[in-house]
Amino acid sequence: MTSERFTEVRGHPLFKNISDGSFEALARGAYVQNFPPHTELISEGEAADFLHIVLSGSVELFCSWESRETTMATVWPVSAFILAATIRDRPYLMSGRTLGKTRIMLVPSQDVRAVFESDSEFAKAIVAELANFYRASIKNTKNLKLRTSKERLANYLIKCSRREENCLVFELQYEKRRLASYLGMTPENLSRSFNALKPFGVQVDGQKVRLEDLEKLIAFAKPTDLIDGYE
Amino acid sequence: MTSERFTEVRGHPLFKNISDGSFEALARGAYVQNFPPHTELISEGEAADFLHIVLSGSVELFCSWESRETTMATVWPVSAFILAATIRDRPYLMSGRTLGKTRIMLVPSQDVRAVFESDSEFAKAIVAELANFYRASIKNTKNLKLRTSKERLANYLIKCSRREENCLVFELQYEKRRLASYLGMTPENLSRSFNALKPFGVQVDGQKVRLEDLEKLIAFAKPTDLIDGYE
DNA sequence: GGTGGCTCTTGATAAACGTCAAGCAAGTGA
DNA sequence: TCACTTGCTTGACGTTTATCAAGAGCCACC
Repeated sequence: MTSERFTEVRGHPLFKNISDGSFEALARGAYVQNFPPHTELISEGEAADFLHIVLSGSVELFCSWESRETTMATVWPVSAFILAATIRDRPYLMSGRTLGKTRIMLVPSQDVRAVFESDSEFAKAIVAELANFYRASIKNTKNLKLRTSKERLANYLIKCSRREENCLVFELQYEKRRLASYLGMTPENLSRSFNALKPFGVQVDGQKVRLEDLEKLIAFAKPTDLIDGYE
Repeated sequence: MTSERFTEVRGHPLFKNISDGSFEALARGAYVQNFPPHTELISEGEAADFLHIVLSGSVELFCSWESRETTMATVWPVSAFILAATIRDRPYLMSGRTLGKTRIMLVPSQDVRAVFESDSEFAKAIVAELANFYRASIKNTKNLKLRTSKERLANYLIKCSRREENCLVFELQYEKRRLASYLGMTPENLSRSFNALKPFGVQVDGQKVRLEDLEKLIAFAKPTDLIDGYE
């Protein structure tokens, strides 16, 4: 029975409240594929033929222009990406590549748009998802325009700590060069920024980070929910 | 008859396809207000009590952090702003102030959410609107992260020209200091950037801009729909 | 017809950030 | 085990951008 396929995504906000019929309509044309590390899944400018959902592994969304490249986001399970392009039937604005070995569920865009038309619960879920994405993007812009690179790094580290219940020791989730690009700086500058945060109790060894004086770091970084809060 | 009120917004994408009943439900609690120039309409962090729609004049959306401030966007008639906060019932992420004398239609957020629940055409229109906002925000991030300030200015000027059917003479729509902030630089740097674009045929006198060699400017700016296109 | 306030511009200087080059450490595979 | 690769770091240097200060032009308002 088809409705028992893809149970791992059934709990995702996009699908939680939709009817079994709608879910099956989406599942019918969908399939799961395994990708090796560093595989480019989509390229900016292409037509948005499939909605992508990361089941395991992770995907880096990045953009290029004139031989420059920047990391826009990293997508972890279970999350959909390029929803906006899919629903509007527009070309991708970002490219995506796998980081590690990654399982992706691919749902044909026309099916997504069809169910979106017929199932108002699905439409509502998409509104919530898009509004969250939009707000996250606005926060990202604020972060970029209002803060220096040191401040962005400091706030990023605090965010990492918050995510793990204020744990003061944690591992960076991906390579420093990618982190640098995500934060809008060069790897060299990230390295120097880590050094510049030593007076605020930031200790780095490889991927491992220790925040020895969170108070002091917060006093420097001045995080706010209006930039650093989760949506 | 209430449905004859607010006819000026009936053609807006958000309301074009909704039922008369839905429109009246929105119109019932809505009202129009006139604001003088430089009036702060909303402040970031506040609860999103009303959906705002600019009927005439214009509104600057801006953000602040630690005594720094940056312009995020300018809203022209007829457009809604802070839709995402309204629909998600979250605090505003941006502040808004009138530029000139401005007429605003205010729709109680709870009414927007109620009609959103009951009218699937309205929900669909909101999806389209949010997806466009999101994609515009992604483009803005790409612009900021991938380009220098000179390149951003050059592409902005080309965009202005495009908007007026490739007219080579046009007026800047708002003060240079606001433009500078929007483009992510200081007024001083904007002034110098204009000078730096002289070799590409950019002539500025007050608010008036002349592009004397569009080819050359385009060759420098390298615009692309994936950053500079309208949604 | 000033006078104050504002924006814009320009110059000098400083800070932030990027680029280039070299070297180190860890991991990989023959 | 030994190259070989890859990512990270550091130093030197250059570019980009911000800051501070001063002055010019413009407009509104007495």
